[in-house]
Amino acid sequence: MTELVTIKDVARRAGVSSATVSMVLNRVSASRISEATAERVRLAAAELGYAPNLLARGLRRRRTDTIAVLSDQIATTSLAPHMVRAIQDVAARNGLLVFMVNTEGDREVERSAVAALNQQRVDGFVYACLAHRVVEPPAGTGPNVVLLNGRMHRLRYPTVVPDDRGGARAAVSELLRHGHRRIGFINDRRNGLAARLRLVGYHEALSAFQVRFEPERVRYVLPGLDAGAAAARQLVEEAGVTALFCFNDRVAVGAYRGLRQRGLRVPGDVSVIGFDDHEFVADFADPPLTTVSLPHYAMGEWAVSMLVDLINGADGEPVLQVMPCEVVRRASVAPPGDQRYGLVKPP
Amino acid sequence: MTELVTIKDVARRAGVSSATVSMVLNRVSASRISEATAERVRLAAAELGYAPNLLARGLRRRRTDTIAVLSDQIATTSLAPHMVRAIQDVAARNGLLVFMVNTEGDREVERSAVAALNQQRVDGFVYACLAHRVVEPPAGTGPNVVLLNGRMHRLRYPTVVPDDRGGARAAVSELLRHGHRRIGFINDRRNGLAARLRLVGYHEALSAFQVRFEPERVRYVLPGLDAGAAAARQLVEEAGVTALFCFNDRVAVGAYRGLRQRGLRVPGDVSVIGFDDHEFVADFADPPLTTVSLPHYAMGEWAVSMLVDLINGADGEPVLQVMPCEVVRRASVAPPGDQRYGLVKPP
DNA sequence: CTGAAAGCGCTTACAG
DNA sequence: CTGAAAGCGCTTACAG
Repeated sequence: MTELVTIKDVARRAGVSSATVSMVLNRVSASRISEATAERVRLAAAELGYAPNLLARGLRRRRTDTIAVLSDQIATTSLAPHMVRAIQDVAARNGLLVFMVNTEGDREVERSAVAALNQQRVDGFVYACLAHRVVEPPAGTGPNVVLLNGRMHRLRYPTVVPDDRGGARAAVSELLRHGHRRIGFINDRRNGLAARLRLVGYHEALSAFQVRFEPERVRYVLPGLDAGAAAARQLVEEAGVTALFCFNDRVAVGAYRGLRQRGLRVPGDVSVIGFDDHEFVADFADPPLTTVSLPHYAMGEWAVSMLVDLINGADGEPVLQVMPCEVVRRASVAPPGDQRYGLVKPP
Repeated sequence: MTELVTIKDVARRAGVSSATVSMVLNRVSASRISEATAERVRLAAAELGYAPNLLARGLRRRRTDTIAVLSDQIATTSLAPHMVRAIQDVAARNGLLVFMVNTEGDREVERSAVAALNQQRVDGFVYACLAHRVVEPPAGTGPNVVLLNGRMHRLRYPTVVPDDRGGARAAVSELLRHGHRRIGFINDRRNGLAARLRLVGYHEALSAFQVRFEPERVRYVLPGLDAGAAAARQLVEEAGVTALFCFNDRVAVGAYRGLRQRGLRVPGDVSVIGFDDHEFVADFADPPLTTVSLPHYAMGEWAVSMLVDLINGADGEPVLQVMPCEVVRRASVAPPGDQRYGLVKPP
């Protein structure tokens, strides 16, 4: 780095004090500086290629125009790239630089990250989770915090989460509208927030169509390929379902596999809907998987916008923003026993 | 944020000067401070929960213990999560905080990001690319730069890239060892660094086994599902290949599809190898795809370690580190016409 | 062994 | 309309 030019250099060249330079460059309108002087200052600054030292400014202003994203793992998995992208976009648009730290959910790592970030005087925190769940953000963050894809037991910060319940309701309704009545649900046995909410959505859709809820049609698994395959086989054989709503796209791909092992075709024999709209999973499935998209971009956008508002002094009323989850229609849903699909994949 | 405690508060409570506090807390051994005084200072600091303001320290020390990761898109795609994780891990281990900015490859965005990061006085830059390619990092970064998964035309900074050539050679050798001699290669038609290097590896493997290179066995496509499917069909029908080496795992999944459309089974009729070891693509493929892994974690680790060395004054000799790419064996390779596989997926 | 002073590079009242 | 001064919170020679 060549020797950096400071505000003093600019002042000297423009023949004014550094206070004046600061004021014109920061457009402090309260101080009526003559246009001639201002012009001289701007010229000098441009000629010298002056750029203020943000450490000094931050030290003085007590505001750094930086934010921290604390996440359990979102930046290190393939699941939520759009969340990260949205955060970056909105931050850039607001002139904010972002510190990103992954804690892998470790409380101790979290604690020390918060300490370090505070010492850097970040203006605020986004606390982001990979999976929609109940969280307890670490202490010591100060008031400028927004929660992304996680919510506290008792709301304390502005929070944005996906509408898992509505998404599930939409997915199951999609199946019902195609004529299915015996609809299986392969849910997450860890029974987190997402699992519980999606179960509610499943219930709601059924009752809207006046279909009785049959407990044997829901199975709880540790989401994965093999578990999905096994659950799909059981639901078809033991509960006679004609359609499957799956906790996520990976389980759905597992279901595909289980069904194929039984010589059953998707969607000719059994329809399948997933959740997540997981890139390269849902769209790469064969047939391409109808699923429910998680509004990662919209959530990330909302979170940072809200944080910017907080930083700018908005009152931190702990609103809860629930972002809609939409059905993405591809090719894994058809009416039950639809013969048109009998020929798609010759046995 | 409650009123923050400064070094003066600690000094007052310990009955010493702030210089003394600074020295004991920073373990400046040159200054022989009595153990009694030091103990008093440490106690006072602990009691007050003192944590130095890093902006002030950075301003004074001209070193901030922060680094910047400038990437075209690595943090916003699902392709290289391990790269990000490695960066975070090594940074944390070295007490560094990391600014992450995605430029989407836009030169103007890059330029202004570098400016902002310089104003924040970051200690160094990692310039990271999603795909191994030739790059020209932006000017103005200063000397502490390392290149990750991209290399300059004429090496100027320490650089780490994957051994695409060796990876391709290993993949094709794997096929050759299984007895294949007519091996197709579906390459990337954009003909970037990776494509060219993998073609060399393909050549080398063939000649090591004394198999003639037949131009008609390599096809150039825009990597994607449909293109992969079409190329696979053509290579099988027109060039009679019994095995396919694919530019990436997504192309390989496309190839699966093309082969299936022709009633051909993997690996019973045709063996397939991909590249990337793309999570949820290679392992979720049916059958699970044998592929070549990209050493994302190792590359990220190397890059930040090297950057730390540079920051600590190592000479910035522009070494080029080539990280090995290994074959990940799954279930898509078998000897040509292997009948044991005839029954795996009944037609 | 420890303190007083200067200085990192800004911004912000305060004068005039 | 503009400058001199103080101060943000540290660290680093320099004295003694």
